[in-house]
Amino acid sequence: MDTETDRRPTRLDDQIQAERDMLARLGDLPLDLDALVLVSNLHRAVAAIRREFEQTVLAEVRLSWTAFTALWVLWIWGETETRELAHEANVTKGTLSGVVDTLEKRGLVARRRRTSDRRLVTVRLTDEGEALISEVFPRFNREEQRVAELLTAEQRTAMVDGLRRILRTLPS
Amino acid sequence: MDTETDRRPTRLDDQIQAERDMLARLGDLPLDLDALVLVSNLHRAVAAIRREFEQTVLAEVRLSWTAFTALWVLWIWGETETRELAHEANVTKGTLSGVVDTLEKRGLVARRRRTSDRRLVTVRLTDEGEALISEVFPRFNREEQRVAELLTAEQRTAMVDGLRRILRTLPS
DNA sequence: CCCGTGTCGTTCGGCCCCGAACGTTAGGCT
DNA sequence: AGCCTAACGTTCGGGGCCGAACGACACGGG
Repeated sequence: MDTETDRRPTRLDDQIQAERDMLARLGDLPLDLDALVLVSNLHRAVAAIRREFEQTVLAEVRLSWTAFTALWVLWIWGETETRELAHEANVTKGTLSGVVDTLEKRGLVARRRRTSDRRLVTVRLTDEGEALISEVFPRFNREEQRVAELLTAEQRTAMVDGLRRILRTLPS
Repeated sequence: MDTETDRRPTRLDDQIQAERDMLARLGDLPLDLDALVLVSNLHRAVAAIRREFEQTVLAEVRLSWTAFTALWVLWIWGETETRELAHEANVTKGTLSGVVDTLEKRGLVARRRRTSDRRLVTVRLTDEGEALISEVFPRFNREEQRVAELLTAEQRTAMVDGLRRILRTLPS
Protein backbone atom coordinates (compact mmCIF):
# COMPACT_ATOMS: atom_id res chain seq x y z
CA MET A 1 0.00 0.00 0.00
CA ASP A 2 1.20 3.49 -0.89
CA THR A 3 1.28 6.40 1.49
CA GLU A 4 0.06 9.84 0.60
CA THR A 5 1.36 13.24 1.61
CA ASP A 6 -1.82 15.05 2.34
CA ARG A 7 -3.86 17.67 0.68
CA ARG A 8 -7.35 16.28 0.76
CA PRO A 9 -10.29 18.42 -0.27
CA THR A 10 -12.74 18.97 2.54
CA ARG A 11 -16.02 17.11 2.53
CA LEU A 12 -17.83 20.13 1.13
CA ASP A 13 -15.41 20.69 -1.71
CA ASP A 14 -15.63 17.01 -2.30
CA GLN A 15 -19.39 16.91 -2.66
CA ILE A 16 -19.44 19.69 -5.16
CA GLN A 17 -16.42 18.47 -7.03
CA ALA A 18 -17.75 14.92 -7.07
CA GLU A 19 -21.00 16.04 -8.61
CA ARG A 20 -19.10 18.00 -11.21
CA ASP A 21 -16.98 14.98 -11.94
CA MET A 22 -20.00 12.76 -12.12
CA LEU A 23 -21.82 15.02 -14.52
CA ALA A 24 -18.71 15.50 -16.58
CA ARG A 25 -18.12 11.80 -16.80
CA LEU A 26 -21.71 10.78 -17.28
CA GLY A 27 -22.80 13.68 -19.40
CA ASP A 28 -21.51 12.31 -22.65
CA LEU A 29 -22.80 8.79 -22.10
CA PRO A 30 -26.27 7.69 -23.19
CA LEU A 31 -27.54 7.00 -19.67
CA ASP A 32 -30.86 6.21 -18.10
CA LEU A 33 -30.49 7.85 -14.71
CA ASP A 34 -34.04 7.04 -13.66
CA ALA A 35 -33.38 3.36 -14.20
CA LEU A 36 -30.18 3.66 -12.21
CA VAL A 37 -31.97 5.28 -9.30
CA LEU A 38 -34.78 2.76 -9.43
CA VAL A 39 -32.58 -0.30 -9.35
CA SER A 40 -30.17 1.06 -6.80
CA ASN A 41 -32.95 2.20 -4.47
CA LEU A 42 -34.66 -1.14 -4.80
CA HIS A 43 -31.48 -2.81 -3.78
CA ARG A 44 -30.75 -0.50 -0.88
CA ALA A 45 -34.27 -0.63 0.50
CA VAL A 46 -34.40 -4.40 0.45
CA ALA A 47 -31.01 -4.66 2.11
CA ALA A 48 -32.18 -2.23 4.78
CA ILE A 49 -35.37 -4.18 5.38
CA ARG A 50 -33.53 -7.46 5.57
CA ARG A 51 -30.95 -6.10 7.98
CA GLU A 52 -33.64 -4.57 10.14
CA PHE A 53 -35.55 -7.84 10.39
CA GLU A 54 -32.47 -9.95 10.95
CA GLN A 55 -31.36 -7.67 13.75
CA THR A 56 -34.68 -7.52 15.59
CA VAL A 57 -37.25 -10.30 15.27
CA LEU A 58 -35.01 -12.89 13.69
CA ALA A 59 -31.98 -12.22 15.89
CA GLU A 60 -33.99 -13.08 18.99
CA VAL A 61 -34.58 -16.59 17.68
CA ARG A 62 -31.26 -16.88 15.80
CA LEU A 63 -32.75 -17.34 12.34
CA SER A 64 -31.43 -16.01 9.06
CA TRP A 65 -33.91 -14.64 6.57
CA THR A 66 -33.68 -17.74 4.44
CA ALA A 67 -34.00 -20.09 7.39
CA PHE A 68 -37.09 -18.20 8.47
CA THR A 69 -38.56 -18.37 4.98
CA ALA A 70 -37.98 -22.11 4.84
CA LEU A 71 -39.76 -22.61 8.15
CA TRP A 72 -42.63 -20.45 6.97
CA VAL A 73 -43.02 -22.43 3.77
CA LEU A 74 -43.01 -25.70 5.66
CA TRP A 75 -45.56 -24.29 8.06
CA ILE A 76 -47.94 -23.34 5.28
CA TRP A 77 -47.31 -26.14 2.81
CA GLY A 78 -46.54 -28.95 5.18
CA GLU A 79 -43.95 -31.60 4.30
CA THR A 80 -42.17 -30.50 1.14
CA GLU A 81 -39.60 -31.88 -1.26
CA THR A 82 -36.17 -30.31 -1.07
CA ARG A 83 -36.26 -28.99 -4.59
CA GLU A 84 -39.61 -27.25 -4.13
CA LEU A 85 -38.56 -25.84 -0.80
CA ALA A 86 -35.42 -24.37 -2.37
CA HIS A 87 -37.45 -22.76 -5.13
CA GLU A 88 -39.94 -21.37 -2.69
CA ALA A 89 -37.23 -19.99 -0.41
CA ASN A 90 -35.58 -18.41 -3.45
CA VAL A 91 -32.19 -20.10 -3.14
CA THR A 92 -30.43 -22.89 -5.01
CA LYS A 93 -30.78 -26.43 -3.75
CA GLY A 94 -27.12 -26.41 -2.77
CA THR A 95 -27.74 -23.49 -0.47
CA LEU A 96 -30.92 -24.95 0.91
CA SER A 97 -29.12 -28.16 1.77
CA GLY A 98 -26.87 -26.23 4.13
CA VAL A 99 -29.73 -24.25 5.64
CA VAL A 100 -31.70 -27.42 6.30
CA ASP A 101 -28.56 -28.87 7.90
CA THR A 102 -28.42 -26.08 10.46
CA LEU A 103 -32.17 -26.18 11.07
CA GLU A 104 -31.95 -29.94 11.53
CA LYS A 105 -29.11 -29.56 14.03
CA ARG A 106 -31.34 -27.27 16.03
CA GLY A 107 -34.13 -29.82 15.91
CA LEU A 108 -36.54 -27.51 14.09
CA VAL A 109 -36.99 -29.65 10.97
CA ALA A 110 -36.48 -33.28 10.00
CA ARG A 111 -35.57 -34.91 6.71
CA ARG A 112 -37.24 -38.02 5.39
CA ARG A 113 -36.12 -40.16 2.47
CA ARG A 114 -39.04 -41.34 0.36
CA THR A 115 -39.31 -45.06 -0.23
CA SER A 116 -41.26 -44.88 -3.48
CA ASP A 117 -38.54 -42.79 -5.14
CA ARG A 118 -35.37 -43.01 -3.16
CA ARG A 119 -33.85 -39.99 -4.87
CA LEU A 120 -36.31 -37.71 -3.15
CA VAL A 121 -36.00 -36.21 0.30
CA THR A 122 -38.79 -34.33 2.03
CA VAL A 123 -38.45 -31.85 4.85
CA ARG A 124 -41.01 -31.27 7.58
CA LEU A 125 -41.31 -29.23 10.75
CA THR A 126 -40.76 -30.88 14.08
CA ASP A 127 -43.10 -29.96 16.93
CA GLU A 128 -40.42 -27.61 18.17
CA GLY A 129 -40.09 -26.03 14.74
CA GLU A 130 -43.84 -25.60 14.50
CA ALA A 131 -43.94 -23.98 17.92
CA LEU A 132 -41.15 -21.60 16.94
CA ILE A 133 -42.56 -20.44 13.61
CA SER A 134 -46.06 -19.96 14.96
CA GLU A 135 -44.65 -17.83 17.71
CA VAL A 136 -42.28 -15.80 15.52
CA PHE A 137 -44.38 -15.27 12.44
CA PRO A 138 -46.94 -12.87 13.93
CA ARG A 139 -44.13 -10.66 15.17
CA PHE A 140 -42.46 -10.86 11.78
CA ASN A 141 -45.68 -9.84 10.10
CA ARG A 142 -46.03 -6.91 12.46
CA GLU A 143 -42.64 -5.70 11.26
CA GLU A 144 -43.75 -6.12 7.66
CA GLN A 145 -46.78 -4.05 8.50
CA ARG A 146 -44.60 -1.30 9.90
CA VAL A 147 -42.76 -1.17 6.59
CA ALA A 148 -45.92 -1.20 4.51
CA GLU A 149 -47.39 1.58 6.61
CA LEU A 150 -44.71 3.92 5.36
CA LEU A 151 -46.38 3.89 1.95
CA THR A 152 -49.64 5.25 0.70
CA ALA A 153 -52.23 2.79 -0.53
CA GLU A 154 -51.54 3.86 -4.12
CA GLN A 155 -47.82 3.38 -3.72
CA ARG A 156 -48.39 -0.05 -2.26
CA THR A 157 -50.52 -1.29 -5.14
CA ALA A 158 -48.25 0.30 -7.73
CA MET A 159 -45.27 -1.34 -6.16
CA VAL A 160 -46.77 -4.79 -5.82
CA ASP A 161 -47.99 -4.70 -9.38
CA GLY A 162 -44.67 -3.44 -10.67
CA LEU A 163 -42.76 -6.07 -8.76
CA ARG A 164 -45.02 -8.74 -10.19
CA ARG A 165 -44.18 -7.58 -13.68
CA ILE A 166 -40.50 -7.80 -12.95
CA LEU A 167 -40.88 -11.25 -11.45
CA ARG A 168 -42.90 -12.46 -14.38
CA THR A 169 -40.20 -11.42 -16.83
CA LEU A 170 -36.97 -12.20 -15.05
CA PRO A 171 -35.90 -15.80 -14.55
CA SER A 172 -36.93 -16.49 -11.01
CA MET B 1 -33.00 -39.23 8.54
CA ASP B 2 -36.26 -41.17 8.62
CA THR B 3 -37.70 -43.09 5.72
CA GLU B 4 -41.31 -42.92 4.75
CA THR B 5 -43.60 -45.61 3.35
CA ASP B 6 -45.39 -43.64 0.73
CA ARG B 7 -48.77 -42.15 0.31
CA ARG B 8 -48.05 -38.67 -0.81
CA PRO B 9 -50.86 -36.45 -2.01
CA THR B 10 -50.48 -35.46 -5.63
CA ARG B 11 -49.38 -31.97 -6.50
CA LEU B 12 -52.96 -30.92 -7.17
CA ASP B 13 -54.31 -32.27 -3.90
CA ASP B 14 -51.39 -30.61 -2.30
CA GLN B 15 -52.08 -27.18 -3.70
CA ILE B 16 -55.67 -27.27 -2.59
CA GLN B 17 -54.92 -28.78 0.76
CA ALA B 18 -52.05 -26.38 1.34
CA GLU B 19 -54.29 -23.42 0.71
CA ARG B 20 -56.87 -24.84 3.06
CA ASP B 21 -54.19 -25.34 5.67
CA MET B 22 -52.87 -21.87 5.12
CA LEU B 23 -56.24 -20.25 5.49
CA ALA B 24 -57.07 -22.40 8.46
CA ARG B 25 -53.83 -21.56 10.15
CA LEU B 26 -53.76 -17.91 9.21
CA GLY B 27 -57.46 -17.26 9.47
CA ASP B 28 -57.50 -16.76 13.19
CA LEU B 29 -54.37 -14.63 13.34
CA PRO B 30 -54.46 -10.86 13.02
CA LEU B 31 -52.48 -10.72 9.80
CA ASP B 32 -51.61 -8.10 7.24
CA LEU B 33 -51.44 -10.15 4.08
CA ASP B 34 -50.81 -7.14 1.87
CA ALA B 35 -47.74 -6.28 3.87
CA LEU B 36 -46.58 -9.86 3.59
CA VAL B 37 -46.97 -9.85 -0.18
CA LEU B 38 -45.27 -6.48 -0.48
CA VAL B 39 -42.19 -7.39 1.51
CA SER B 40 -41.84 -10.84 0.03
CA ASN B 41 -42.23 -9.61 -3.54
CA LEU B 42 -39.73 -6.86 -2.91
CA HIS B 43 -37.28 -9.41 -1.71
CA ARG B 44 -37.88 -11.84 -4.55
CA ALA B 45 -37.70 -9.19 -7.24
CA VAL B 46 -34.43 -7.78 -5.97
CA ALA B 47 -32.90 -11.24 -5.70
CA ALA B 48 -34.01 -11.94 -9.26
CA ILE B 49 -32.54 -8.69 -10.53
CA ARG B 50 -29.28 -9.26 -8.72
CA ARG B 51 -28.96 -12.82 -10.00
CA GLU B 52 -29.75 -11.70 -13.52
CA PHE B 53 -27.08 -9.03 -13.46
CA GLU B 54 -24.49 -11.21 -11.80
CA GLN B 55 -25.03 -13.89 -14.41
CA THR B 56 -24.87 -11.67 -17.47
CA VAL B 57 -23.00 -8.37 -17.42
CA LEU B 58 -21.08 -8.92 -14.22
CA ALA B 59 -20.18 -12.55 -14.88
CA GLU B 60 -18.34 -11.55 -18.06
CA VAL B 61 -15.94 -9.43 -16.04
CA ARG B 62 -16.03 -11.59 -12.88
CA LEU B 63 -17.44 -8.93 -10.56
CA SER B 64 -19.87 -9.41 -7.72
CA TRP B 65 -22.62 -6.85 -7.27
CA THR B 66 -20.82 -5.27 -4.34
CA ALA B 67 -17.48 -5.22 -6.11
CA PHE B 68 -19.13 -3.51 -9.05
CA THR B 69 -20.79 -0.97 -6.78
CA ALA B 70 -17.50 -0.17 -5.12
CA LEU B 71 -15.84 0.43 -8.48
CA TRP B 72 -18.73 2.61 -9.55
CA VAL B 73 -18.50 4.73 -6.41
CA LEU B 74 -14.78 5.16 -6.84
CA TRP B 75 -15.34 6.11 -10.46
CA ILE B 76 -17.81 8.83 -9.57
CA TRP B 77 -16.40 10.07 -6.29
CA GLY B 78 -12.73 9.54 -6.91
CA GLU B 79 -10.40 8.46 -4.13
CA THR B 80 -12.51 7.60 -1.09
CA GLU B 81 -11.96 6.64 2.53
CA THR B 82 -12.71 3.01 3.38
CA ARG B 83 -15.48 3.85 5.80
CA GLU B 84 -17.34 6.06 3.29
CA LEU B 85 -16.89 3.51 0.55
CA ALA B 86 -18.40 0.81 2.75
CA HIS B 87 -21.38 2.99 3.54
CA GLU B 88 -21.89 3.86 -0.08
CA ALA B 89 -21.63 0.24 -1.20
CA ASN B 90 -24.15 -0.68 1.49
CA VAL B 91 -21.99 -3.18 3.38
CA THR B 92 -20.11 -3.16 6.67
CA LYS B 93 -16.50 -2.09 6.71
CA GLY B 94 -15.50 -5.62 7.55
CA THR B 95 -17.09 -6.87 4.37
CA LEU B 96 -15.69 -4.07 2.31
CA SER B 97 -12.20 -4.85 3.51
CA GLY B 98 -12.47 -8.27 1.92
CA VAL B 99 -13.96 -6.94 -1.30
CA VAL B 100 -11.19 -4.38 -1.64
CA ASP B 101 -8.69 -7.20 -1.04
CA THR B 102 -9.94 -9.13 -4.05
CA LEU B 103 -10.18 -6.01 -6.20
CA GLU B 104 -6.65 -5.11 -5.19
CA LYS B 105 -5.40 -8.58 -6.09
CA ARG B 106 -6.84 -8.08 -9.55
CA GLY B 107 -5.11 -4.74 -9.82
CA LEU B 108 -8.33 -2.78 -10.22
CA VAL B 109 -7.95 -0.59 -7.13
CA ALA B 110 -5.14 0.52 -4.84
CA ARG B 111 -5.05 1.39 -1.16
CA ARG B 112 -3.20 4.36 0.21
CA ARG B 113 -2.47 5.10 3.87
CA ARG B 114 -2.89 8.76 4.70
CA THR B 115 0.04 10.47 6.32
CA SER B 116 -1.90 13.21 8.10
CA ASP B 117 -4.00 10.67 10.00
CA ARG B 118 -2.37 7.30 9.83
CA ARG B 119 -5.53 5.49 10.89
CA LEU B 120 -7.19 6.31 7.60
CA VAL B 121 -6.90 4.39 4.36
CA THR B 122 -8.21 5.62 1.04
CA VAL B 123 -9.04 3.53 -1.99
CA ARG B 124 -8.73 4.63 -5.59
CA LEU B 125 -9.11 3.12 -9.05
CA THR B 126 -6.06 2.05 -10.96
CA ASP B 127 -5.95 2.82 -14.68
CA GLU B 128 -7.00 -0.75 -15.30
CA GLY B 129 -9.90 -0.38 -12.89
CA GLU B 130 -10.99 2.83 -14.52
CA ALA B 131 -10.86 1.21 -17.94
CA LEU B 132 -12.96 -1.72 -16.68
CA ILE B 133 -15.70 0.27 -14.99
CA SER B 134 -16.07 2.73 -17.84
CA GLU B 135 -16.47 -0.19 -20.20
CA VAL B 136 -18.85 -2.20 -18.03
CA PHE B 137 -21.05 0.52 -16.64
CA PRO B 138 -22.90 1.44 -19.84
CA ARG B 139 -23.83 -2.19 -20.35
CA PHE B 140 -24.91 -2.42 -16.74
CA ASN B 141 -27.09 0.62 -17.15
CA ARG B 142 -28.65 -0.85 -20.26
CA GLU B 143 -29.71 -3.84 -18.16
CA GLU B 144 -31.14 -1.48 -15.56
CA GLN B 145 -33.06 0.20 -18.33
CA ARG B 146 -34.49 -3.13 -19.44
CA VAL B 147 -35.80 -3.66 -15.92
CA ALA B 148 -37.24 -0.18 -15.63
CA GLU B 149 -38.95 -0.54 -18.99
CA LEU B 150 -41.15 -3.25 -17.55
CA LEU B 151 -42.94 -0.62 -15.49
CA THR B 152 -45.24 2.19 -16.41
CA ALA B 153 -44.08 5.73 -15.73
CA GLU B 154 -46.53 5.96 -12.84
CA GLN B 155 -45.30 2.75 -11.31
CA ARG B 156 -41.75 3.93 -11.60
CA THR B 157 -42.31 7.19 -9.78
CA ALA B 158 -44.52 5.55 -7.16
CA MET B 159 -41.87 2.95 -6.54
CA VAL B 160 -38.94 5.33 -6.33
CA ASP B 161 -40.85 7.60 -3.99
CA GLY B 162 -42.00 4.70 -1.84
CA LEU B 163 -38.51 3.27 -1.63
CA ARG B 164 -37.17 6.65 -0.58
CA ARG B 165 -39.65 6.73 2.27
CA ILE B 166 -38.53 3.33 3.42
CA LEU B 167 -34.89 4.31 3.21
CA ARG B 168 -35.51 7.51 5.10
CA THR B 169 -37.09 5.63 7.98
CA LEU B 170 -35.07 2.47 8.26
CA PRO B 171 -31.52 2.59 9.58
CA SER B 172 -29.44 2.50 6.44
C1' DC C 1 4.26 14.40 28.95
C1' DC C 2 1.35 10.64 29.42
C1' DC C 3 -2.68 8.29 29.77
C1' DG C 4 -7.62 7.51 28.91
C1' DT C 5 -11.05 7.46 25.24
C1' DG C 6 -12.69 7.02 20.88
C1' DT C 7 -12.16 6.04 15.89
C1' DC C 8 -9.83 3.95 12.14
C1' DG C 9 -9.28 -0.36 9.14
C1' DT C 10 -8.34 -5.25 9.60
C1' DT C 11 -9.05 -9.94 11.17
C1' DC C 12 -11.74 -13.74 12.68
C1' DG C 13 -15.54 -17.28 13.12
C1' DG C 14 -19.78 -18.48 11.49
C1' DC C 15 -23.23 -18.60 8.26
C1' DC C 16 -25.25 -17.77 3.59
C1' DC C 17 -24.85 -18.18 -1.31
C1' DC C 18 -23.69 -19.97 -5.81
C1' DG C 19 -22.33 -23.20 -9.57
C1' DA C 20 -20.03 -27.34 -10.70
C1' DA C 21 -19.04 -31.94 -9.80
C1' DC C 22 -20.57 -36.16 -7.79
C1' DG C 23 -22.92 -40.53 -6.36
C1' DT C 24 -27.50 -42.46 -6.23
C1' DT C 25 -31.71 -43.79 -8.17
C1' DA C 26 -35.51 -44.22 -11.70
C1' DG C 27 -37.15 -45.42 -15.96
C1' DG C 28 -37.18 -46.07 -20.96
C1' DC C 29 -35.11 -48.63 -24.81
C1' DT C 30 -33.03 -52.43 -26.94
C1' DA D 1 -31.41 -58.14 -18.32
C1' DG D 2 -28.27 -54.34 -19.27
C1' DC D 3 -27.49 -49.73 -20.80
C1' DC D 4 -28.29 -44.70 -21.27
C1' DT D 5 -30.10 -40.69 -19.81
C1' DA D 6 -32.01 -37.61 -16.73
C1' DA D 7 -33.30 -36.01 -12.23
C1' DC D 8 -32.54 -36.02 -7.30
C1' DG D 9 -29.99 -34.16 -3.08
C1' DT D 10 -25.33 -33.51 -1.29
C1' DT D 11 -20.66 -31.83 -1.27
C1' DC D 12 -17.06 -28.69 -2.29
C1' DG D 13 -14.38 -24.38 -3.32
C1' DG D 14 -14.64 -19.57 -3.54
C1' DG D 15 -16.55 -15.61 -2.16
C1' DG D 16 -19.92 -12.34 0.28
C1' DC D 17 -21.68 -10.89 4.55
C1' DC D 18 -21.99 -9.69 9.49
C1' DG D 19 -20.68 -8.50 14.34
C1' DA D 20 -17.19 -8.72 17.70
C1' DA D 21 -12.57 -8.35 18.93
C1' DC D 22 -8.19 -6.27 17.94
C1' DG D 23 -4.05 -3.28 17.24
C1' DA D 24 -2.71 1.22 15.51
C1' DC D 25 -3.37 5.84 15.95
C1' DA D 26 -5.15 10.76 17.31
C1' DC D 27 -6.16 13.91 20.66
C1' DG D 28 -7.52 16.25 24.80
C1' DG D 29 -7.14 16.76 30.06
C1' DG D 30 -4.58 16.11 34.09
